[in-house]
Amino acid sequence: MPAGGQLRADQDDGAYRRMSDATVAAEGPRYDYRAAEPKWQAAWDARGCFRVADVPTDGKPKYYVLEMFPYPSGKIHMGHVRNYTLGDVVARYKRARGFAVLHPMGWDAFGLPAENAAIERGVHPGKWTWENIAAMRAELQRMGLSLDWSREFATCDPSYYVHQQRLFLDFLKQELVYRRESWVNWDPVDGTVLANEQVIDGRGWRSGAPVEKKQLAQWFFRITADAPELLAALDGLENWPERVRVMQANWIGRSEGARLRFALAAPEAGITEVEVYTTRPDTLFGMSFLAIAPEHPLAAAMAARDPAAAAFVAECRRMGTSEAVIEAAEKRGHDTGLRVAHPFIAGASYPVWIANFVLMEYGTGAIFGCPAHDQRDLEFARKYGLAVPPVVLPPGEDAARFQVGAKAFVDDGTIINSGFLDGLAAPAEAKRVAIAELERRGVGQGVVNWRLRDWGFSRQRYWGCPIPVIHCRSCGVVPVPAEQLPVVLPDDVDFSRPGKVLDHHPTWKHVACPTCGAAAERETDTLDTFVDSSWYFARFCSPHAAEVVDRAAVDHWLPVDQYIGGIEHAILHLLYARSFTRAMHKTGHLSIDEPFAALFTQGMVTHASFRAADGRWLSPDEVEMHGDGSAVEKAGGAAVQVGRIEKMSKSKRNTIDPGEIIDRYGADTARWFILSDNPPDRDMEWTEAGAVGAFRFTQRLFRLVESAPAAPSGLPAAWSVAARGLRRATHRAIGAVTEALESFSYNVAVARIYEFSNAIAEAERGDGGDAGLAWARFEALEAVARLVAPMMPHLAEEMYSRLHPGFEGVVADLPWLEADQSLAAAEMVTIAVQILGKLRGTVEVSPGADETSVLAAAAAEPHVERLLEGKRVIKRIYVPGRIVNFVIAG
RNA sequence: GCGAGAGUGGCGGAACGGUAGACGCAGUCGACUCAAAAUCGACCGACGCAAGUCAUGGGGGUUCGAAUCCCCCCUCUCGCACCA
Repeated sequence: MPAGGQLRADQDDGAYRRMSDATVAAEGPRYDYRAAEPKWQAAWDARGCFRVADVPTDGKPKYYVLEMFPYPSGKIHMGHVRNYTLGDVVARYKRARGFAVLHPMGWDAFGLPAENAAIERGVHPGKWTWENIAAMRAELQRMGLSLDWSREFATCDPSYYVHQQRLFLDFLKQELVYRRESWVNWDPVDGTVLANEQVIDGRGWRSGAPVEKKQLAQWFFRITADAPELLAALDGLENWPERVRVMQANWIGRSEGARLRFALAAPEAGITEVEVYTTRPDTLFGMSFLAIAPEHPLAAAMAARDPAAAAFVAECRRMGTSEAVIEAAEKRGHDTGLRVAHPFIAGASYPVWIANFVLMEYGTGAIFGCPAHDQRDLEFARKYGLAVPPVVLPPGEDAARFQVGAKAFVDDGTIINSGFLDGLAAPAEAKRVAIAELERRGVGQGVVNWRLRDWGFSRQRYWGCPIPVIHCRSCGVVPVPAEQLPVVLPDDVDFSRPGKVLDHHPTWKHVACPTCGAAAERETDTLDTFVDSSWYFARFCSPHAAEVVDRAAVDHWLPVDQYIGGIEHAILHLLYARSFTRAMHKTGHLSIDEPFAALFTQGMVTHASFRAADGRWLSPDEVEMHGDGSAVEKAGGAAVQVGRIEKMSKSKRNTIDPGEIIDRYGADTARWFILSDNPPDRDMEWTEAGAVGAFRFTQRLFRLVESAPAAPSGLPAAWSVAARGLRRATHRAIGAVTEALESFSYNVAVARIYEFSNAIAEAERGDGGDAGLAWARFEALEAVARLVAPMMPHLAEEMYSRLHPGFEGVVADLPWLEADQSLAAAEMVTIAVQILGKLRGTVEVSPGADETSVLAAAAAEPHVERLLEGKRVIKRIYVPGRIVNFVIAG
C-alpha cells in the first residue's frame, strides 16, 4: 500500500567492492552472501517450505501472518523492507513453533500513479503496472522472505476483480451499497475530479485552476449501519495498539446530544425552521447565533436572492472538500439577515450566519453558536462582535463576575443564567433536563449521533475496478447479470483528452439493458482502491477459487493472526476492512466479523537530508560525511548543509534503494540492521554506518562458526566454571530472545544476540583444551545459528550447515529452541543497597538467601555501614533479588 | 483547527515503579601490520583532584524509591474521509 518510487535504476556495486575486496584478501574465510543467499532461497523453494494448502489436513494449528500488500510503484523502498522483514520474523518464528503459517504476498495494483504515468509518459497504466510488479517481485524475492508465492495476485487482474464485482452485486442486493449525490473537488479546466492530494493551496495540481466543490451522483457503502458494532467490537481487539483503537473510536465518534428545530422569524423559500444537532443542549441559554454550512439548503436559498450571500457561498466552494483545510482555515461567515427564535426564551431572536467552519456532512449541517463554551464559536463571535453570554460557571468562580476571555470554558461546572436549568451540574445533569424539556415542548429530542459517514467509493478514474451496473433510461440502475461478469476495463484508451477516460471510449459503455434490451450505458465510475484492499486478506486463503472465496479455506485461515503495516492506515483502511468483513458475513462469504486478530503498526524509515548552498537537494551518495557531522559534496568539495532527518522521499532526494543495499551487503544485513536499529513501532533512521555495522556482524558470526570445535560425541566428564558460565549465557539467550520475539521487541532480541555472541567469543579465547567448554561452545554456536534464523535466515542456514556437515535439512524446518531454566539460573545475585532511595552500594547474595541475612549483609556493606552509623533506621524495604532501601530518621 | 503518538549520552536505543544508559554505531587509546583495511583489547553522560553532585524535553505532584504513575507546558510525527 505505501506509495512512491519509479522504475528501478541501474545498480552500482562499486561501494561493495570498495569495502570488501581488501577484506577477502587479508582475512581468509569469509561469508559470501552472494553465493549463500540464492542457494538457500533455492533450497527453501525446492522443499516447498513455505507453501500451505487452502484447506490443510496436517492437523497443525494455523497462523496467518499478513503484511499490508504493496502498491507496485516499480521499486521496493525501505518502508517495504521494514514491513516485510518484520512480518517474516513473525512467520519464521511461528513456523518454528509448530504452526502451519499462511504468509502470502500480492499487489494493490489499481490507483492514481498508473494514470499519472499514462498522462505524463504515454505508457498504458496496465503495461506500467505489470512491469512494475515484475521488477518488485524480483526485488522482494531477493530478501529471502518466507512467502507462499503460489498465492500471489494483483488486484488489477480481472481474475481478482471479477470477484469484487460479484461482492458489489451481493452487497447491492442486500442494500449495503446505494447511490446518492455527494460533493467532490472539481477542476474546471481539466474537467476532472481531484483527489485531496491533488489540491494544492486550493488549486488543481496540473491546471493551477481554483478548485470548486461540485455535486455528483456516487455509490456509497453503508458503513454507518455498522457504526455501533464497529465501535463496540474495538474492546475485543486486545492485540491491537491502544492508540489505533482510540483513533478509530474517535473517528466513529459516537456522541449523545439533541436534535432541535429553530423556527425562522419569517419563512425563506418555503423553509420555516432550521434543524440543529448539538452535544451541549445544556448550554442553549448561552446561544448568540445560529450558523449553517455553505452547502445547507437555506444557504442555497439565500444565495438565490442575495448576491452577497451568493458570493460568500461561492467563495466557500473554492475551499475544497478536505476537513483539514476547512477547519484550519480562518473562521469566516456571512450574516444572512434572517433570524430564528429560541426554543426556551420567549421573544428572543438570533441572527443566522453562513459559516465556513460548519460541516454539511456532520449532524444536520447547522449549529447553534454558544461562544462562551465552544472554542470555534468563540473565535467566530469575537471576529464578528457577537455576544458571549456565559451559562456554565467553573467551580470556585463567582457567578456575578465570571467572564469568558480568549478561551472558551468547556469543562464541568454549574449552570447559570439559564432559567429552569440554573444550579444543575453541567453538562451531564443539565443535558438530561434540557432534552426532556425539548421533548415536552415538541421541538427536539435526545439522539445519538455518529461522526462516521458512509463511505463514498465511486471514483471518476480509469485504472480501477469497474462498477458492474448499467444505467437504463426506463429500468434505472440494473446490475450486470452474473454470466456477463467480469466487466473488464477496455485496453484501447486515450488519456490525451480531459475528462473521464471510460466516458470517452467509443464503444465500451454502450450496451443493451439486461432487463428491457433498450440501448443503455455502463457505469463509467470505478471503485476506490480501498475496496480492493478491504477483502484481499480473504482472497489470499483460496486465491484460485472459482467463487469469491472458498468457505472451507476462509473458515480455516481467518482471521489474520498477525497483521503488520504502517500507522498511516490506522483509521481508513482498517475500518473499511472491518466493515467489509461484516458485510461479507451478512452475504454469506465469511463466518467472522473481525478480520485482524492482532495488529502491529511500524514506524517510518527516515534519513538525513542534504542541501547544497544553492538550495539543491543532494542524494546521500553525492555527499561525503565527515566524522564531526559536517559534510561536503563529492563533486567539487563544497560544504553541504546537513538537514533534518525525515521520511525518505523523492522530493528531498534522501531515499536509499534497498536493491543497492542488498547488492552491497546482502539481504541478511539489510534485515538485521532494520531490525536492530530501534523499536519497530518507532520511526527509524537509515544510516550507512549502521548498515556497515550490521554487515560486520554477519562476518563475525560466520567467523565464530568457522573456528568452532568439532561436534562433540558425548557429554564431558566435568563442567568448568567457564563452561557453566557459557551454558548459562546460552540458555539465558534462548529465553531472552524468545521473549523479545514474542513481544515484537526485535531490537532487544538483536541486543541479546550481540551479548550472546560476545560471550561465545570470550569463551573461544579462554578455551585451552577444556572439554566441557568445547562442548558448551558447540551448544552455543548451534543455538546462535538457530536464534538468528528468523532475522537472518540465509546466514543461519550457512552457519548450521557448517556445524553439521552431513545435515540434509534446513534450519527453516527445525523447531524452536527451548531454554533449560535450571542452566539459566544465576549462581549469585547483586542487590542494590539504597539509603533514602539513593544508591550507596551493592552486595552479592545467593538467590535463595532469606530477608534477614540479606538485610544484615546490606547493613554490613562498608560504605552503607559508615552512613548508617548513629542514624535511626525507621523502615527497611526489601525487594527480593533487587534492592534494599534503608529509610533513616532526621 | 480537531484526533492520536513520541521525546533518555555525540547518535539509535535498554530498563516487572527498584543499581539509568544493556546492546549497537561513532569516537579515543593500545595490540597486530612496512603501512592501511579488517580483527582483537581498553576507555567512552556532565561537572569534580577526590568524596561526591547533577542528569531521562521543561515545570509541578504522588511514593521509601519515578525514564516509568498524575497535572500543566514545549517540540516533533501521523491521520482528517478521492494518495496508498
